[in-house]
Amino acid sequence: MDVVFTEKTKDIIKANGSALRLQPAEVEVIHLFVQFAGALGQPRSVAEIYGLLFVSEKPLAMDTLIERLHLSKGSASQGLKYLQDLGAVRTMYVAGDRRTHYEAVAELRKLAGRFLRQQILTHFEDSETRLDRIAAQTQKLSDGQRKHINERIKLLRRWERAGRRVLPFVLKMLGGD
Amino acid sequence: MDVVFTEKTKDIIKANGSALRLQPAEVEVIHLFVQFAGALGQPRSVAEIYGLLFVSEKPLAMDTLIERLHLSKGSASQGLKYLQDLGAVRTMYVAGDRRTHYEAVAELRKLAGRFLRQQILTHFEDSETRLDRIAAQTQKLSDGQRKHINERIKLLRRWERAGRRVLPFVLKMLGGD
DNA sequence: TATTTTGTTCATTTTCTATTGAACAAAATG
DNA sequence: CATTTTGTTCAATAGAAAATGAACAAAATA
Repeated sequence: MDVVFTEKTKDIIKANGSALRLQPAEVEVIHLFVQFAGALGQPRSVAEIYGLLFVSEKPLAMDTLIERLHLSKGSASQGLKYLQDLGAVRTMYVAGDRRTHYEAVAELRKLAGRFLRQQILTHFEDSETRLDRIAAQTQKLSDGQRKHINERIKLLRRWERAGRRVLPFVLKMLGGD
Repeated sequence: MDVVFTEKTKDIIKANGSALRLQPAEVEVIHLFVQFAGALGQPRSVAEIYGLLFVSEKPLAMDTLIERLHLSKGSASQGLKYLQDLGAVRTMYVAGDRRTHYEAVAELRKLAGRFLRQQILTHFEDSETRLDRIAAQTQKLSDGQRKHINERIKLLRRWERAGRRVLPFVLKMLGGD
C-alpha cells in the first residue's frame, strides 16, 4: 500500500526536511527567552523567533519558523525585521536555496549593547533638551517651589550622566561572549 | 453679595489648600517620567504619581494626587502601593492630618537597585533551575543537535553569571545620589 | 452610635499592543 | 510570459494590561 501524504503534510516535509515538532528541550529554551522578554517588555513572538534560532544548529528560513512556531506570516516577517534592526539576528545565504536564512547573534555584549542603546539611551538624549526647557519654565512658581524644582532638575541631570557613564562599563563587563 | 462655592469646588479647596492646576514645569517633569517609564514597561499612572511626588516640595496625600492628576481612586491606591513595594515612595506622617502622605524616594541607587532586582534578578533565579531541567531533556535529540544545545546551555549559564556580577557594580557606580 | 473620612479591592470597561491574514510586489522558475 | 516562490505591508481583530468606579471596610469624629 502506498503512503499518501495530505497536501499539508507534504508541504511541511518539503519545507522542513525533518524535525517538525519542537523537542521538549527546544520548547524549554524558547520558554526561557519568552519569559525574559516579558520582563524586558518585548513581544512574545519576537522572543519565540529568537529562541528557536538560538537553539537551532543551522540557520532557518522564515517558512520554518512559521511552521514550527505556528506564527502568522506577518508576525514572522515583522519579528525578523525587528530582530535584525536590533542586531540580534543576522542573515545567512544558503547555497541552493533562495530563501533568506537567519541565525541568532549570540554575543551577549552585542545584544545588550544594542538593546540598551535603543531602549534607554534614546530617552537620555531627549531628556537633556527637555530639562533645559523645564529650567526655563520655573518663573511662575513660588520661591520655595522654584528652589526645589531646580534642585530636582540638577538631580535628574546627575542621574542622566550616571546612566551614561554606566553603560560602557556594563558592556565591558559583559565582555567576550 | 456672598461668594458661594459649588460642592465640588469647596471639596477641592478644602482638600488641596491651593495650587490645584499643574504648573507647566511640573507637567514637563511628569512627562519626563512618563516617557521613561514607557521604556521600562511601567504603567503611565505610576509614572505620573512618582513624577508629581518628585517635583513636589512637600509630601502629598492620595486625594491631592487624584485631583491634580485626574486619577481614579483605584489607580491612585494601587499605584501608590506598587511604588511603595518597590521602595520608590515612602510615607510621611503629617501633624494634624490623618491622611497618609507620600514622598518620592529620590536616590538613584535605591531606585535602580530595587527595580533591577524585582524586574531582572527574579528571572535569573528560576532560569538556573530551568537550565538544569533542559540539560536533562537532550537525550532524544540527534548527536549534532545535542552537542549544539549543550553548548547553548553553557552559554546561557555564562550569561546569567555575567548578569549577576554586573548588578552590584552598576549599583556602586550609581553611588551616592 | 451614626456619620464622615480615608483607603482598599475587584469586576467591568477602556485603551493599547500584538497578531493575523489578505492584498500586494518582486524575483525566480519553467 | 504565466506561475510559483518568497517576502512585505497594513487594515482588521484578538488579546493583554491598565484604568475606572462602585462596593466595602476600618478608623476617626461628632
